[in-house]
Amino acid sequence: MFGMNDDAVFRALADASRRQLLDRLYEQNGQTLGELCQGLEMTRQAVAKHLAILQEANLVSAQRQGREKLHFINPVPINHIAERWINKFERRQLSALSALKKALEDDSGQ
Amino acid sequence: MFGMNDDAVFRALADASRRQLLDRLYEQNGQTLGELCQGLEMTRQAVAKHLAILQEANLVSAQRQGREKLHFINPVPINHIAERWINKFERRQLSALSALKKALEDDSGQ
DNA sequence: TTGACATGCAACCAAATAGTTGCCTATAAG
DNA sequence: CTTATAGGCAACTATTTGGTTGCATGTCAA
Repeated sequence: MFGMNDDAVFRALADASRRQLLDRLYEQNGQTLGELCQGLEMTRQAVAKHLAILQEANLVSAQRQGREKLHFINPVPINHIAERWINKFERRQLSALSALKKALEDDSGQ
Repeated sequence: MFGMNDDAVFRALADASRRQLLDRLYEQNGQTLGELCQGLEMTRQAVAKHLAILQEANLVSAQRQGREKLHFINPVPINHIAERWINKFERRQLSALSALKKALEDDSGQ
């Protein structure tokens, strides 16, 4: 459908710096490369490479505006692997979880 | 608490062979190294290394039984990153998701 | 137009990764 | 006891990865 390459997404998420960049974009979307560099102990070029990898995985999209480049987070691929892959392993726990919830509600009178 | 090292989990999940091993253990838990090797185009040693990485990330536990070693999947770390990390990015989508679906239905393509 | 600023591009480097081969150890079976 | 089977360990290799430096390009502002 889109660039739904699970492998690229998993590989992109494997690096702590890239997850941090996603966290930052989550806090404030649409940041420039320069802004995303601030406070990180990396060169601008390194950050640019990480952002390129995130873009290849479709986790980030960018658009140039004048001499700046704005970066936007795209949660769709994360949602996709959550649905197609992660939930599968959670399912086993879900039944236990709902039982627990119910037990807590019943017990505390909500 | 446990070996709740998010980074190790993400890195372990980054490799397609390791995800395949998890899939296989999900289908049938408690397999031996030899069983897990079958059908894979890798040496036994390579598979053993992957399993070691999965164990370091606490995604798999193993126990020796006679001359065999049984491997068991542990869904807790996956659940953990789903709760602490992935759901965060999904939350934003929840409201946008229905709108997106509708948009895709109306205007399929881009 | 000139300079400062934001980003792009390419070559290079060290370390990590994924895989191999070769050999050793331990257990089960004949 | 001997042999086949299941796995462990270590050295080595090629490729990928994460990062750097240096320089080029494009755009805004004075």
